[in-house]
Amino acid sequence: MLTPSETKTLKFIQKYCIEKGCSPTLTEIADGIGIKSRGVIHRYLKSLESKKLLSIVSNRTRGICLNLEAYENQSIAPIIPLLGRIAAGQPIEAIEDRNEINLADFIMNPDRFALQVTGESMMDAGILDGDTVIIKHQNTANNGDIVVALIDGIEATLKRFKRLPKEMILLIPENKSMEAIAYEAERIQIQGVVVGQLRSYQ
Amino acid sequence: MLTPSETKTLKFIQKYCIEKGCSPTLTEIADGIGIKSRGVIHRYLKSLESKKLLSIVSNRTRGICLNLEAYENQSIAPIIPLLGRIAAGQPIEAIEDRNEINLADFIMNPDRFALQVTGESMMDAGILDGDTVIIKHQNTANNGDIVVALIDGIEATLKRFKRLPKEMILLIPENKSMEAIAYEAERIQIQGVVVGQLRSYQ
DNA sequence: ATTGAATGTTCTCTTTTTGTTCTCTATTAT
DNA sequence: ATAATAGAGAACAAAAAGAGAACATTCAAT
Repeated sequence: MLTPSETKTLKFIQKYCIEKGCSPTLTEIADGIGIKSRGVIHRYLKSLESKKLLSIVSNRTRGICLNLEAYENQSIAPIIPLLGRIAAGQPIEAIEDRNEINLADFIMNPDRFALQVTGESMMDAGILDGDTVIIKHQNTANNGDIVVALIDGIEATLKRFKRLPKEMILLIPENKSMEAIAYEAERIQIQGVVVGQLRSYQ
Repeated sequence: MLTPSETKTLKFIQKYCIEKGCSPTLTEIADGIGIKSRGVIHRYLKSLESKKLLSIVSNRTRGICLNLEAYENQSIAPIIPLLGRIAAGQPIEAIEDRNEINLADFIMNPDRFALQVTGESMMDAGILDGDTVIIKHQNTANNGDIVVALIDGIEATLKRFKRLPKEMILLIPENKSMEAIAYEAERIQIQGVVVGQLRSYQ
């Protein structure tokens, strides 16, 4: 089990390796996690090495080799490091305020459930065939929400929601080749709104 | 049978372990459940240990080890119900095969990290500005993979990868208004491949 | 090849934090 | 009245965190 300092050290190294393409020096780690002594960092590294999370090539500058496979049984937290932003044509930009993303915060809540999407009707909103959407169970929606709507009690679809005058509701597919359809409000039952979306490329 | 205070203590420890990946100190527990004395917490821990709900490594900071049974009655695992496919023309309630989606399996793995995407270069692949992508750290890629590539050691970008003849590599943006660019292989360093993507609508 | 700076390594030392064991008080239920 | 539960807080030893000095090795520039 890792101490907070060890965790901090390990995450800094991981982040540094990604951004710079090589491992950091002790001084850089010290600066990065706010410590003034290289000796302290060296002690942390030795401890991490004894826990098989990395290996150290003796006396070699930047001689740290991460062993990320061993990280698996160390942490049960649904947390992965958030390294920064990536953009077309720009170096990875560091984010200061949030260094990790907690999946639990992201979508876990009692009133949430997941649905697997089939079809291309929300393609232009970046929701593709095969994606999973996280739905918050509720009966109302605001204009612009992507909702799971039940039409006439039998047909469930994923569409963008818009309330029209005269008790009408417009369900808008996000796909240029499809048409929005307006319904009388009493025919539409909101089952929930999309609060998250995820996709696996594996 | 647990007293209310013991229950409160145990739940705090469970939650802490899940979120932080290591067990809390006595002071942290005390703060967490609104008590000012570490001695009180220690007494609760001793009682919980005698009830086989956890074990304590003596004199070691963060030396609390939860028993597995203590986890079972507690559904804090990163699991949300997966109800089924949408757009299948069925009401949600009618879908029977209640599977579960475990976020840990989905994207949590040792060598993963997250990046926040800026820009529209992968828009047509359903990766939008502001999305988070999950990257598996590796140095190689297959044709068709979406990769984080470092160009000339300084410029990191997210592009689809294709190997060309004569040691050339093509990096393809998924955006109709942008052009693919070919580079000499030695200029490109693969930092990882995209294995997941997620988006929050909150 | 030589030299100087930077880096890794090993120490000792100090301070802070933590676990542990006490005693004391208050409240509640039997 | 007694026992069980709850809490505060003091005291102490051990662990952890950190600073910094000293030295050997490596690296990079001349």
